Amino acid sequence: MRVTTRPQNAHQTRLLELLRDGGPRSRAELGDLVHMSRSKVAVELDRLAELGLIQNAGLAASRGGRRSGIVSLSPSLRFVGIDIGATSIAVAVTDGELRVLGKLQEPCDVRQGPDAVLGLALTLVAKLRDQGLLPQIHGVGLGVPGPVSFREGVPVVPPIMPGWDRYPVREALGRELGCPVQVDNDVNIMAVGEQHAGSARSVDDFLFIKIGTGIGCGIVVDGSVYRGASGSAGDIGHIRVAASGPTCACGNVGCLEAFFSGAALKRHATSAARSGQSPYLAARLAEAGKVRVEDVAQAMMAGDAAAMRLVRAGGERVGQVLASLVSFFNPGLIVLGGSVPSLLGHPLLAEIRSVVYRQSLPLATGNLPIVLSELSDSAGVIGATRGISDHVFSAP
Amino acid sequence: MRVTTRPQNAHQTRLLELLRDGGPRSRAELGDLVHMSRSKVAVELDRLAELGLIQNAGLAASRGGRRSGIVSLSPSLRFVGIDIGATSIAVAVTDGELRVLGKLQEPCDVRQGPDAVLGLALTLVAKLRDQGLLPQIHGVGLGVPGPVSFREGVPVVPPIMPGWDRYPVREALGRELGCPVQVDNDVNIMAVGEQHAGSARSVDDFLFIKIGTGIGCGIVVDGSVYRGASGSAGDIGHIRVAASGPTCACGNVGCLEAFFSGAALKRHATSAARSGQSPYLAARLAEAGKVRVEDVAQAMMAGDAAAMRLVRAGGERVGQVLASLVSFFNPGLIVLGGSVPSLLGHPLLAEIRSVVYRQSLPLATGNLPIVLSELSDSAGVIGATRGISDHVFSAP
DNA sequence: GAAACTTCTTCCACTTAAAAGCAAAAGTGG
DNA sequence: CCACTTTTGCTTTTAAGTGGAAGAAGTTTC
Repeated sequence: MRVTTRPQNAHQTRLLELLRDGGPRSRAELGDLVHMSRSKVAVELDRLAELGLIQNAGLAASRGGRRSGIVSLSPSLRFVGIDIGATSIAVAVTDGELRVLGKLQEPCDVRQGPDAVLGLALTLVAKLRDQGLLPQIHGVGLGVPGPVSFREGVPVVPPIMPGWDRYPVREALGRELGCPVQVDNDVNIMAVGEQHAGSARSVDDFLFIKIGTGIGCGIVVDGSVYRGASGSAGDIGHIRVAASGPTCACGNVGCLEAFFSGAALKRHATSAARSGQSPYLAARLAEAGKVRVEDVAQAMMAGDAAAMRLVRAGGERVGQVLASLVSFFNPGLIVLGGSVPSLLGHPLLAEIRSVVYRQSLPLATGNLPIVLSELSDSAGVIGATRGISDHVFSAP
Repeated sequence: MRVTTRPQNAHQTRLLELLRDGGPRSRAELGDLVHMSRSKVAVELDRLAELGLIQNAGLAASRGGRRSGIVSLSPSLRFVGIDIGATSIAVAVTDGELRVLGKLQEPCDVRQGPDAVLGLALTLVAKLRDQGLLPQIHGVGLGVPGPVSFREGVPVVPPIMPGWDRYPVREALGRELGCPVQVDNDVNIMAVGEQHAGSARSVDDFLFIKIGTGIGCGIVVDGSVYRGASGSAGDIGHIRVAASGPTCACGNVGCLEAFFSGAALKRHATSAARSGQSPYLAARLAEAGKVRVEDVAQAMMAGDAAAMRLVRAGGERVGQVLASLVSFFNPGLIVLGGSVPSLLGHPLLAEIRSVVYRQSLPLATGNLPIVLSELSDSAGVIGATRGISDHVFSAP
């Protein structure tokens, strides 16, 4: 049963957004917030109730007179967020207020191609449905690790996603699940997640830096994601930071991503283990046959000098690029997310901060917080549902 | 006599903008363009005529029936654009359609402070008034070479403008001239100028790079200027492009501006002349006692290898920074303006293009024109009038 | 040169959206 | 139980805008 209940005008959109972001509210309060006459609010709320999007939910505490009726989003509203990373996939279900009701996460190589990966996504959705979490689906948001034509809902020449180029992701998923689907870049949806429920609440212009397998950046201008002329804005992993260096997957040399990212860090850590620079990492390598980012974090905590050097050097590279971006973009906030910052934490943050604050002009850095993601690995799925809910709550 | 005739609603704004950007039009055509019923268009046009902002201007050619009445912006509308650069000032008068009716330009050191510089600006305005070009002033747009709090109309900690910090420029000029005044960064107004009447017509997301005494960048997102969280967005002159190098005015080393800008180029050219690397430039130095950017351009034309090397090296530095910005921002167009590109022209452009196209990803560069400014030294004043006309044509 | 057809403008009745006002209902505190 | 508040549904008023009719002004056809 396809659900096609969308509001009919901007007022209704505004009311729905208030209920989504602020939770249930009294009718009187809503009237004050949207600057509409109470009669009008009542009319619009009635229509939304008819559409099944909201419902009455008891009475508010008295403000000295008659108690006001509380309205809330319909408790049966469900959004699905799917975050496809380079090496993992996460699927979450939220209610109308975008609270996560259930979440499944699995390793998954995006290079298996769209059929296999989207098939796995559908399997995970089915599992959540079996748990009784999905009486119906009002919308699905999906992030993929590469550039996307947002309008068409298809990936475009994604470097690390062979077989996905122009694959009709939105159409395929929409047909399969019978609901609106929105496809975006994975970094963009993480930025939206932080904006909705994380470190970037109430900031209109900010950058979200994801350091995972690769490096990417979500750009939020005036409260909404900036995608650029061809949908590839924020692709900072391939900014050149040195005249020479390892050859990157993109064919150039000196790319930021080749110096510091999950993949690069593992490589550097492995060679530090092999060369004997780091006894701690060498032990780990001997134990498990490989070195993970977690191992570098623990080595650092244990006081391993080589691990500390790796993190410092990487933080400096990232800091240099961020300093440039700060001069150019003058953001009001920078949020660091993805697996690497979430594992390495404050030592990495400190190094990045020190470089940015030193290299950019005081006017741009004077009031520039640089913080870690608050949502860590939920940012993507939450942002994805936020994106599709914006769509579903807007008038056609 | 203060003129306070602004439209009363968004429809009127839209009509005024159409008349400004498309010239006089028939009433019927306007009706089609704004998607309003003809009756409504007639009502709004009547009100605008009452306000003195538009007037009837004869009849259009017949489209097969009764001839439609043409309306045009009032021919007595006047906007003033003032472009204060680091070392020069330009003042222009335009009519309502932003055609330049008269322009005056003078050398002027911004470091003389606001009283002297704004005094000179007022003198130039008075001269234009004496020429009969200014029956009245409906608005003034002004650009200054430093960061500006757009909302307040004051410069904020501008590095090269001692004495201007938080000087109430908008208030002072508004009092003096009795009309609305808008204060912005000089690079931003040039970007707006190119967008209105130059290379960037009909492009919504682009970068305008100014290389003059310093280097700056105007950022246009979705058709309007992006200023950043504290008004300093686009300050790319102090992006670090090398680990070492000359100390910049900002206190750091390795700034782009210290490697390539009008000032840096003159310095490098002078030393090339002194060291005997360039006989051509040495001759000029001997003649005039100094080397100008024009001399470098001519040396290059004359086949002087040292001059060519200077331009190549500079182009490469700028290209490297632009390549980073292209990866990050994915613009639909880059426009190069300011005195240096306008003098050095295509050889510089070619070098910059080659670096950008080589270093950025194909998706971002695939459809990315990099072009020279079409307006050269008028971009600033035209953009300034465009900015203030947007304000004057909007409802209060 | 008159008739037939187009197109443009103005006027006016009609629809619709939204605000404003009113009175009943529901609640509080003394 | 009563005076006072607050909420809410209902009605009235106001404003904005649409669409059609009719007349004005041109063009084309015969």
